[in-house]
Amino acid sequence: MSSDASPAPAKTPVTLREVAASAGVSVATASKALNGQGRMTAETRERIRETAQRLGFRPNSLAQSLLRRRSFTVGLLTNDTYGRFSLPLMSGVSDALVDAGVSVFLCNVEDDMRLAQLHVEAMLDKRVDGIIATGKRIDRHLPVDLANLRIPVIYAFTQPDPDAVGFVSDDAGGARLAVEHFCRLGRRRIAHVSGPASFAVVHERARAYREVLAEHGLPVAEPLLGAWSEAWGHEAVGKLFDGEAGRAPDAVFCGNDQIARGVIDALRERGIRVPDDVGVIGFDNWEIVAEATRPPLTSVDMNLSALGREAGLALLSLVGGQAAAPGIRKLPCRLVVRQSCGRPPGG
Amino acid sequence: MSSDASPAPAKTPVTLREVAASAGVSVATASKALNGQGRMTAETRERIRETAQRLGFRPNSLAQSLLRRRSFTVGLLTNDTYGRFSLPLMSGVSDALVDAGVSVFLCNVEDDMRLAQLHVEAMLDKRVDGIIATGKRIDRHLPVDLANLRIPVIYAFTQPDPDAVGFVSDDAGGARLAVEHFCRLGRRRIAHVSGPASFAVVHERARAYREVLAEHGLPVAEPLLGAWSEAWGHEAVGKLFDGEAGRAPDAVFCGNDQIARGVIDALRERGIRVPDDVGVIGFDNWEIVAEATRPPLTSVDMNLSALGREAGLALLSLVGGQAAAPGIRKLPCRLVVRQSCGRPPGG
DNA sequence: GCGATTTGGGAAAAGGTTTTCTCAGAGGGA
DNA sequence: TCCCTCTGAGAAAACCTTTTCCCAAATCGC
Repeated sequence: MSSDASPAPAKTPVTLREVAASAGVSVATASKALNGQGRMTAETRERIRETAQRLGFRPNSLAQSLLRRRSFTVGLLTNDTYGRFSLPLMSGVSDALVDAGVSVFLCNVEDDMRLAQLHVEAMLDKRVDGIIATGKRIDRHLPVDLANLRIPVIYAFTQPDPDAVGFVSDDAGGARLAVEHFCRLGRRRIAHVSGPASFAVVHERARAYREVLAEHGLPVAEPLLGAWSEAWGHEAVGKLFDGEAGRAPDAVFCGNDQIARGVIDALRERGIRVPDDVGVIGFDNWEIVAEATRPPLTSVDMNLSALGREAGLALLSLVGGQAAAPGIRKLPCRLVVRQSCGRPPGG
Repeated sequence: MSSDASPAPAKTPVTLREVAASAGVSVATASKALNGQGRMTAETRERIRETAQRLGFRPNSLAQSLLRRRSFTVGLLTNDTYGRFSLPLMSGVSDALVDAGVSVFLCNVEDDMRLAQLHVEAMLDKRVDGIIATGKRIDRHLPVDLANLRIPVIYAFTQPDPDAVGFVSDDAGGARLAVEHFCRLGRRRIAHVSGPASFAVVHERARAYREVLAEHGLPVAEPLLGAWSEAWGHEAVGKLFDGEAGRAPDAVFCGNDQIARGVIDALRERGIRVPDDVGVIGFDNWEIVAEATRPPLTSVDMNLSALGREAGLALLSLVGGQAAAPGIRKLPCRLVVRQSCGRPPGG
């Protein structure tokens, strides 16, 4: 390692001017040498490179940005304070961008218009190259208008403006994965317990649920809508299993992992075995919940980290001047199989 | 593909030069007018202000930063991918800084040295005014050395370098709050179930637990150390309650909310009532868990959001040139009382 | 009425880098 | 010898704002 050449912790960073002086050339030549531009003898270039290395020169991004009109920063707006959805997404975005030298400003705007406006203006003042807007609900807007911003905007996991590019998870596809998995395992009476009717995804998943059942000629029970909570999962089990025994479901597809957790606990309390008597699948693949249920919960993963990556790359390409067709792109979910839905009849 | 999209409205922002031209003054005068500097007639100043307003002028932060050697940005390094601790902390930091016009670069470094180094260099190149380092464990270093960075560094919820300023939660104080609460409620046989011995906080809380019991002349049982999981809470109940009935605890102080959740569930399965027979207190006040237990869980809150605020303000003052004594500052926890520990005998 | 001070405002440098333009000298062809 | 081209490198403008210095006009004291 070359850390023995590490420069003294100089008070001020070393500038190109100092490198040039030390190498006995002009700043113009130094700049061109380090950027591989211009024409000069190979030895001159090498000498300048070595000098820069020895002095620990790093170009001042601020100066570069000012000149290039490109700051290599983007803003990430979110209103997901709790962050269950935001964090994997943010880390996906960050991963996609860090290799391009782009840094991410984190802007937590809650649901506060003033705060959102403040952050957006700070971003614009700092000349971010673009903005990624993300939220905790696919079907809600952030409390700020990003439509006429003169910089590219990508929406991820939140409702995009018309004419903008948005990435969301394919919730219907995710629901299909779950229900088809049950069908493959030979389950016949598949129930669906989900969240509040005010959420768009609830209807999207319910529709897919009905479609798959219809495709397989299985009876469709009306989905039970309630809250995104364990308590509702508990309660729903009462509604599902308090009728005559023959009509009780042998599988429950839940709208999120908390509901699934409530369902599994309630089933156990009733002496109903999971997965032997009833299979359960959740949604979100919130690992800390899914792995704590007994048995561990099979769940649909929305691949939010990948979604973040895609959003990041899309923004990068927009910033680079590529055009992109507006509209919503749905990214596939995946089913993470654990032990709450059993094995196929033959297996 | 390039026909149907509009990536760049390409309206360039209006510059001070344009404002000055439009107002019929020099850029110097315009700058001074807008910043309240210099001397000029009130009328001139007002005219320039109006012109700027009308044109929607916003100063270019990049140019300002270059000149002032102050970028009004800070970097936030974290290795807490999952973010249960990071997010409240981050949002506290962000809140403290946004009003000062300071934006926060989010750097998720996992436990990857290369990634951490990459992010730190990107921050330095972008001339951040300072760095806040945070992690998922108080007793671990981030995978990067921030000691000789020529910019201020504040550590929050992670192990600081010597001679640096660090903020952590007062875990011993938090444990005291819990155990003293039990004492006040008249509980006499208070057990402690906590996480792995490899965590420093486990010992810190256990010490406080012992101290408080001793102060109250109550019997001290050896803390049960295991994992940070529900499953361990379950298991621990077996160890605690399988002995002779008279010696079973009437209160359990748990090292985190997941353990507490496991404890509460296991107690219910045994027919032991919470809080009537046994009180339970958790740690972390992870609301989504604490509110889902039956009954809802009383828990120690580490005030991470406040901790983030303090860290942000401390960094700001360091950046502003104030000196700060190195060392670790412990911020108090608070007890969030729900229903898992009952009411005082008389109440 | 004359020097001294205040007033209102401008010119220019600074901050660090990139890029275009310019230029001196070397070499080649006629 | 003269003209032309090529090579290697420097000067300077540009990006945008802030701040220091400076100057002309106006005002003041006597």
